[in-house]
Amino acid sequence: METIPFDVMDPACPSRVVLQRIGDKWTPLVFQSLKDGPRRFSEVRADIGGVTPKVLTQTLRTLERDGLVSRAVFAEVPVRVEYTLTPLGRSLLAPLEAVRAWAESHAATILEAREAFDAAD
Amino acid sequence: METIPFDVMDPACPSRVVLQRIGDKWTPLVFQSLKDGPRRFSEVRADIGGVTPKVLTQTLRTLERDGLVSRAVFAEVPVRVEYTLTPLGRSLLAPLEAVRAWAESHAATILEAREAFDAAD
DNA sequence: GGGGATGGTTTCCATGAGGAAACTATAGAA
DNA sequence: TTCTATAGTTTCCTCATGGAAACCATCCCC
Repeated sequence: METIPFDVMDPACPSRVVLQRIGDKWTPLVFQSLKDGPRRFSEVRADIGGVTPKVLTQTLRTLERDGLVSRAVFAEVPVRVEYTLTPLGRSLLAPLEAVRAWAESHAATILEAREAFDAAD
Repeated sequence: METIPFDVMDPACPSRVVLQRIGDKWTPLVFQSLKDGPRRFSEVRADIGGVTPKVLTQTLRTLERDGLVSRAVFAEVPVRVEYTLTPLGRSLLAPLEAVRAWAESHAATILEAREAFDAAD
């Protein structure tokens, strides 16, 4: 077993860029939408409340460029475009799912902590 | 077991805000720095390459407000300030660690995918 | 009273991420 | 030829994030 020559604590390390991509505003939600299989653009858009088409396209293109999502165009009428997690993308599913689950299950506690903090002088 | 009334796919749900806080630029790195125990401001700053004091303060304050980190001031000379993960914060450690480990171990693959994507017309 | 150490704060600024709204492309159906 | 549907693109704009640099507060020591 070699050690991995990547370290997120190093500002020059590419893994830090990768980490930030993972944590961007829409990526975890796209993964959540695609977790059960291929999904069309308009379906992903509907799954994720509040995302505009421009930003969704940007997000999907970036994920495609990074090899996490694949894009398939079907020459039907009207055209059908399916987005699917690649094997690499699926390997990220479990970590992201853990973070998402944590956020949902602890959101209430955090809201309470904020109120307590803001109430204190 | 009740179902959790929070859903990151709902744009009005507070859990989405929580998810985005977790995924912000410096939060995962602060967690990485604090994972083994209390740490001073200057130590955290040194651990995380490239963070400015202003931004580090902002990040730590936010984490403190959210109940994830506690701040202890010791009236020594010079003053000593220690930041520690709270139990709530420690419960987030495993999910964040999984994401960080994924980023480090797959960074090389992603860089390759990008080159391949950019090389294609 | 000057210096050094820690832990910040303050000001100012540039960049870019993201959003709103309108528009485009394709192609069959009516 | 107009309509519909999907899947975007384009333009413009705003706002927040983050960074650089300088400054501040405390307290002891010399």
